[in-house]
Amino acid sequence: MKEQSIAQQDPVAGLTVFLVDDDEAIRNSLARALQKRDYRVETFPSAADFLLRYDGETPGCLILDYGMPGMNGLELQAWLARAGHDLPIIFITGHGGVPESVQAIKAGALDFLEKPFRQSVLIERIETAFALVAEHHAARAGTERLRAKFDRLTSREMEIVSHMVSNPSETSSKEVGARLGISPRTVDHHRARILEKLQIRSVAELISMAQHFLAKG
Amino acid sequence: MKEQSIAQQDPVAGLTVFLVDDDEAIRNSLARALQKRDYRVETFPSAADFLLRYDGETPGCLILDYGMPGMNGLELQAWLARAGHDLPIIFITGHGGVPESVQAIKAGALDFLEKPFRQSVLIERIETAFALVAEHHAARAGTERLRAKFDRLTSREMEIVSHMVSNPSETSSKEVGARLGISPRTVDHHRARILEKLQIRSVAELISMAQHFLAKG
DNA sequence: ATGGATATAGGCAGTTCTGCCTAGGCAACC
DNA sequence: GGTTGCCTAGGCAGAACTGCCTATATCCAT
Repeated sequence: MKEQSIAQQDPVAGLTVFLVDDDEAIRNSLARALQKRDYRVETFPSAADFLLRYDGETPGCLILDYGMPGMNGLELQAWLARAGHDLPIIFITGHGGVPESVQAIKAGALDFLEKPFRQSVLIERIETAFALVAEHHAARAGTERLRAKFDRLTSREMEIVSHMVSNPSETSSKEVGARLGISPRTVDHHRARILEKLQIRSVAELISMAQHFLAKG
Repeated sequence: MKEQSIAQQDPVAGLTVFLVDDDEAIRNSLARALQKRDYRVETFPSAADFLLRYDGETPGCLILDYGMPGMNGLELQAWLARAGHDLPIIFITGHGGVPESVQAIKAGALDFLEKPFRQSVLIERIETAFALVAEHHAARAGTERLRAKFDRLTSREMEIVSHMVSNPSETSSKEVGARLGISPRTVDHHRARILEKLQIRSVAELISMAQHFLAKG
């Protein structure tokens, strides 16, 4: 059990390096070099090809050639960002200049390496990327657990939660009831259901949970 | 009153452009161009000179030559970051390359412009920087107001707040008292003082405030 | 149409909170 | 030596919360 969870967290074993470059020689040599170090590698000759074949789920990082015919690296980066994907991107480039690198980093790329680069640097960035993915995954998992609980609330219950979070000075049944035009007794009932569904014991904990949830989700 | 506050928020009127470049010709021409557009400009021939003369307070942005003899731009950036200063930095460079620009942006620089650049681009980045400063200033002011309130709490009161925030499921006087080894009645007394000093009316609001405060401050 | 989920609302008893009062012990400061 | 501030703690009354019960109305799905 413990060993299995370690194995799943091992970046080399669990995550994939997606390599997008229009230069077949580079694809092959880089892929071989990474596979020799036990990385799982998938290669793509173009951004369009990556978009076609990437399932949007598999965790990993993207090694992306900046200057490719058709959709270039920056466009693919923007596309992935809009789609809400969470693949750290390491740009590699033959002819990219300062403005391109600046734009890429500003848009969230992890690094921007000029060819030729030392493999040790790339490996290092891949490890950084995988650590990032692990972090995001953990954070995401926490948020998802929260969302699952809040999803079990009815709309009326959510309304009451919203009111309490945005008006924490008016959390008594009397005040909430007045605001929603219902009896304080009914608010009592809803509050009890809310605490029960969220598996908590106090309004203080509700505020705490809801703020964490709203801040992220 | 209203006009004064607008005048203070006006970036051009209220904020300073700090220009650090070892090339006197560039210093003079850029400074003149910016002053013509009503920017307040201060020039420095070296990073060391800037550190000597900058008071650490005046809000504004830093236009920083990357490649200077002595302390270079990147080092000055790191120095300011360590000192906790909040000056957005726009790098300008004659010979900087991709790795330098990447490192600068990663370290938080707003942009990295290669000489020669169009003045319109620089102006645009200055405006972005000033907008950032205004944002940070507003956020800082809010946090400071919070800190001022929390600073009025005694250590025992803070202890109770801390416990309630980190254990929001145990916020009743009975539970807090048991945890601190004091009478529930005394916790009542402290709680009342806390709410009074923070000018709030409920524990829910306390949790909300304290979380915002702890998240930032 | 019958059952299930939801929203509404009340009764009642026990618990907790809140605001008001008092009060002793202790440390710091003038 | 007195004042001030803090921590401690209790009494008391009214308000609010909590958990248990019942109950009606509505809407939706089988």
